[in-house]
Amino acid sequence: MSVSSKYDPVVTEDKWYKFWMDNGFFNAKVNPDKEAYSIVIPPPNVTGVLHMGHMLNNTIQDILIRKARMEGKEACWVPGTDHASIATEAKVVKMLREKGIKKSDLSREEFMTHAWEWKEKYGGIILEQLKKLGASCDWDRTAFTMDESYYDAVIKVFIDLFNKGYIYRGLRMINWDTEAQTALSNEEVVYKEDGEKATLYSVKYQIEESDEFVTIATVRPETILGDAAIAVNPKDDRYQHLIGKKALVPFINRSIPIIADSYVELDFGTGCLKVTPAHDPNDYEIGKRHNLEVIDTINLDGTLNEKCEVEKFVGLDRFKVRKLIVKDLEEAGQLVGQEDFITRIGRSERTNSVVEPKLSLQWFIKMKEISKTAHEVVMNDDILLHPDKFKNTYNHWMANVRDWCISRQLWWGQRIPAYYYGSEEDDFVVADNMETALEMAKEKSGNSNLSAHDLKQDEDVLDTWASSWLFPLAVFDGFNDDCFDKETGKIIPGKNAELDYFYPTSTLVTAPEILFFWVARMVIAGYEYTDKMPFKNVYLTGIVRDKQRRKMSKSLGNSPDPLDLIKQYGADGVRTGMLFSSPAGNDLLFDEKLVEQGRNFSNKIWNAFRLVEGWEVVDIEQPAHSAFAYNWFDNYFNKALLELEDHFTKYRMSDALMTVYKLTWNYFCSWYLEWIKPEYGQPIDSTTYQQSILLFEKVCKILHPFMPFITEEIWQQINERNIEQSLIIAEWPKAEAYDENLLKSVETLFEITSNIRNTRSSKGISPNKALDLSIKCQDQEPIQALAGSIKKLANIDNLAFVDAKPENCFTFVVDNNEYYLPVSQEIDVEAEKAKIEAEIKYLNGFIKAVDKKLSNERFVNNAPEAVVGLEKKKKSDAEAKIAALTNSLESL
RNA sequence: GGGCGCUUAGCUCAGUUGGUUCAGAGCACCUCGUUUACACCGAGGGGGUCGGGGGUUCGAAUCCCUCAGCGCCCACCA
Repeated sequence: MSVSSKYDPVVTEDKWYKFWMDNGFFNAKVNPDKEAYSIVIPPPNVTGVLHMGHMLNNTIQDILIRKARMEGKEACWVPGTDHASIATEAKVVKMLREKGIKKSDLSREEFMTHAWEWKEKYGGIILEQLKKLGASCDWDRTAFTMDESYYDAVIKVFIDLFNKGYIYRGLRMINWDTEAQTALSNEEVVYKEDGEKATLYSVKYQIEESDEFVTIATVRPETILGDAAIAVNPKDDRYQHLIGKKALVPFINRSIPIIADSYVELDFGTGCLKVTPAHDPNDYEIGKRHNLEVIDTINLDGTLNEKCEVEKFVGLDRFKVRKLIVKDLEEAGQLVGQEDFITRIGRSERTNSVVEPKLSLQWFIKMKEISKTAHEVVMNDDILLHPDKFKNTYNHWMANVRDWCISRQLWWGQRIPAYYYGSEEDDFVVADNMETALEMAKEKSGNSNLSAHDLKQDEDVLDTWASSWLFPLAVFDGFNDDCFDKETGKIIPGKNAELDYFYPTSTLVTAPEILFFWVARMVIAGYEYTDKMPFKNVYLTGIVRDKQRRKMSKSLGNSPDPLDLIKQYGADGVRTGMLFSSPAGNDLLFDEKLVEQGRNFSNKIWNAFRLVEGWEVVDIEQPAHSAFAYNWFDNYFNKALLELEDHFTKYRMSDALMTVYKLTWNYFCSWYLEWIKPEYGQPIDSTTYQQSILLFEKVCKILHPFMPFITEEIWQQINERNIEQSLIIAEWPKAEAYDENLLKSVETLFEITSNIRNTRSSKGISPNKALDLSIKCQDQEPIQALAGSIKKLANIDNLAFVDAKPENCFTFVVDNNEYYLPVSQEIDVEAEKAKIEAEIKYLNGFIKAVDKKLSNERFVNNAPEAVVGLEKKKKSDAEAKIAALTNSLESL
């Protein structure tokens, strides 16, 4: 045989990917004759590289889309990338710094030029990598969240939501990165796992017009100068007499009230809390409750400003001030203690600098009302989450949804379309261009003399999620001027054929980590703009971890390079390897052994192909056992197909793969092919050959979504094909009814075969040595039908029906019939006896247990008739088997 | 601190409304085998009483309570 016994993926994969691309099989278009099936990719960061999480995620999407394509649907998988404003800008800034260019020396326009250059050069590498995996995306549709039309869509939506009253500008306590000088979302703030060491200082404040002091504890003494109150718990007996009095801020002797607020813990520290509304989120809330002054003493760069009222601190960094102030407090005798303290300190994910809580004017989307429908549709299963345990998590978040801060102090992103014309907080207008803005500003201000020079556009850009939440709409150009009605803020049906056809999309496959950031928000946007869901099903993958359950990460270096894996094991091997152990929503413990198993599976399929392909085909009569085998596998295939479809509808991808895996390896290769395989050197009859090709093709079809490359290779070799007959667009088999009785009788055949093999194995009889088989049974007919197959599968020479046990033979019982294997060797009668006696003993115990049930009146009276009947049958079956065994025991 | 979930063979997981021999699968492991597609293989085999305890029931891996361990989400003590 000329073909290698090892399957080599390298030679086939690029060939078939190019073939599929060249023939446009991945492209989808509006086609009223077909049902649409669409998926939008969770757009990876444009500067990202493929990691194991992407591999899993995109393998699943590709399986779904390929299956849909074969089912005759118009399968559309839209790829794309996300501009990832913070991550990308950080990378560009770093690149510039390495070149000796500081961001602060560049104008906005200059910086953007550099950023676009960077994007053109490095962006989209990840999409090229996806091709190696076999991803059958419609590449002509590749979207980018900063594309011109996408950018427009984001701006339109901002203006629309502003006009609808959902967007407002407000003071909020945000996480401020003093180094990058930007607000950070909570997700961008990281905490060291075990906390960080800090010092907890105890400081005493004098009570006004008294020589009494009150002691508070703080880790941030530099914020003392911004204090607006001292708070105690209203139930705290120790301080009742102080409530309502005033205390003096050290050094500056500003008088601040002592208030009661239940936020204060009785048993933490001294029970007294200094309240600094400008620099702590909780304090800010307390401040709001008690109408306290907000004294913002820290500048954007982390230095103190004149509001601190201590001249020597102004302009110094907050951490320097901390040291100085501690010294001063000590000298003033107001520092009454300090101790080491482990606390969680928020740091910027990008710059690692300590995050300052800061009050700042930011843009927000009011979430409560706009998210109502999105909440309901998941709760009432209009949109299905897989697995559904995430419904709880979703519910919890949506029920407690907070307003979404959408402004980011960055340049790389969609610039907020707000224009300021005055110094008051409300002196701005929102418009998509300067001309309109000017008109609006003139009207709003009543000043018709305003000119473009008086208008200043907001410097901030929008949060990346505020663009990616439109993905399923924007990739089909849902906000173009023809279909998006600015008056109503709705996308009008019938004006955008692509959107009407492909939206709502079918399934979204993504990670649970972004259930809220992305998934929930897409649902919100979907209902806001189309009154429709963006997708029907959401499949949530797990996190890919290493064997020790550690998250795969660059810093740990525990993530294999996906492209290396593909090179080594083949894309098909990697795809199946990833899927062998990844139930939805469960973490995937990646082990290279899994990918090895995937490769082995490829090899197994390849060798089955080599076997079939190597046969010499002649026009002779088909043996009965081959016809029987064909009939059986065809029926079994339908049973497996039904199981497969069930797994697919429930999004059990691992189980689906396992069904196909076992069908192929155990049933097609181990049983079917061994069954019909001609004797060595013998040709095969043409009927069996044709039938086997047919079955192999069916197996290839259902394997194809999982293993596209090897199956297309075999498909194209096993028969002459033209382009339209390629496997990628071949018709998915339809599950048909199967003959349960046939499958059952073959189960018996397999059991007999196993018994014979087992006897050989345990008695040291070679599988090559043909044996004779005698059978003693009531009804010969059903076994007669299996005779030829038994001979073939178990290497039996002569098969005879007998009335009594022959001399010198091994015995086994299947379905109460006795089977004898006469051998020339000496039989160890005692060992045989012991074996049978053990079996009888087990059965007697079994009957005893069943009898116990049946003699229990309450069981017989309460259990359903069917259950009682089954118990009775179990008993009679066991009794019959004992009879058969006893019989053979006696004849020993 | 609040909420949710998990605990079944060495490992990763199935187990639908409590009831067929229901205790399963894949991998790993053990034995035998260089057979004629494949040693990236074949044939055979061992292995768990379903985290512990209690309860409901004729009957519990499956329902309830409780204890222990683990994980996730949200909030977060100055």
